[in-house]
Amino acid sequence: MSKTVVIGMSGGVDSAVSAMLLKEQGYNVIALFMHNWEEQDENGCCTAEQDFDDVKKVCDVIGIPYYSINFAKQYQERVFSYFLDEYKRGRTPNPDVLCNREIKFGPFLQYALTLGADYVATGHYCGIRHQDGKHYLLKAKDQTKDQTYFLNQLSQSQLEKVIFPLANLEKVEVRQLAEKWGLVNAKKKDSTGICFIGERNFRQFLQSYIPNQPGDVVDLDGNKVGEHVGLMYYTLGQRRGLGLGGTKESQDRWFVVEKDMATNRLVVSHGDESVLMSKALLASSVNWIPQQPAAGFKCYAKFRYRQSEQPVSVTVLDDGKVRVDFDVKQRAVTPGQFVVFYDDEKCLGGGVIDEVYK
RNA sequence: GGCUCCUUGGUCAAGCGGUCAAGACAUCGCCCUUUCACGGCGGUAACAGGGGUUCGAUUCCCCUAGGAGUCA
Repeated sequence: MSKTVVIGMSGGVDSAVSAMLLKEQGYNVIALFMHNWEEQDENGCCTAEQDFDDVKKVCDVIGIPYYSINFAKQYQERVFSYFLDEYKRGRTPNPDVLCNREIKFGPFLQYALTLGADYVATGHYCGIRHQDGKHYLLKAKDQTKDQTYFLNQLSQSQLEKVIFPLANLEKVEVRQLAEKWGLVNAKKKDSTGICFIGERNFRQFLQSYIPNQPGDVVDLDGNKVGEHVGLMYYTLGQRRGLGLGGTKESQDRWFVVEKDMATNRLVVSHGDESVLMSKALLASSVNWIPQQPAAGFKCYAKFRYRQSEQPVSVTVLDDGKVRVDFDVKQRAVTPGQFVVFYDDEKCLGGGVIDEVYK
């Protein structure tokens, strides 16, 4: 009696190949497509429909049934509202981390179980090891595509029934397999932008949800050097979109150094990036995988997806929050983003950055 | 008011009779990327205006505007 796996299919190559791999491994595979965002994209197209179309084609080739489910309401309540709230507070959230915890491994997982799933799979590039009743989240073989960062908030119960078919495959191999199997999305471009929402002109997008509040842009000495369209459009370390050019003093790039919500001022630095460096941070909403290692320990950490791991010292505080001290000062560590911990191949979990210490 | 010096792309800033008029920052596009960013690679874009001198003027001279210094 083969086990049943419900796989989250997005319409992209990764989940398509994952489904085929599961099928080859003898599982009874069921595809489930999620539709979590009602709006059309900037070109007036409903990309979700096109994606579901690809899912249908792929599933027909593989020979598995497919279904579609709409979690737009849950997405709105549990991810998007948080996203907007964080921006209103002047922070820089990572909605996709929440999307995994609150949607893909939330309602989606629950729904899959009602379909009779023994396991749930996704096309994430990461590994998992179920051992002695514990569930370890592991980095993908393809280090350049590793997506454990986005899964740092998953609990043990969420990871319990998960399978990640792409754990030991390189992206190029995945595309080759898709090609070989004749899957229509073999050459489909990787999707980017916020998950389920897609690539957007970020300012325009945010502006339609949060009214902009223009204010002054000031340099490190407090001199006004320009005007900004609204603090929420900027994140620490950002340089594009400032519109500031060279001066007699310097022809270097300008960077956002601070968002002063109280005075609605954007503080920028001209060339000097030392002011962006920090030595430690305080994080909350900390999740440990599979459990908290110790009250204090050394490991590696990332402060933003797509950054290299950095050696750090972690101290778990009484209230469950965590203080992280960096061996080497880090640039533009930003409140709202997640710190994610790593120990060799294991992802130890992570938390939301609340404060940063210079 | 007299004398002197400035005026180059959005912002800085090279040039010093013959250049497709540098470069940086900004901006735009592409790449990277399931967040926002960073980053990489390209593109668009200028000689304040008008007269001369010269085979040839951004470069020399003279006016007209705008700025700096200086002398009563």
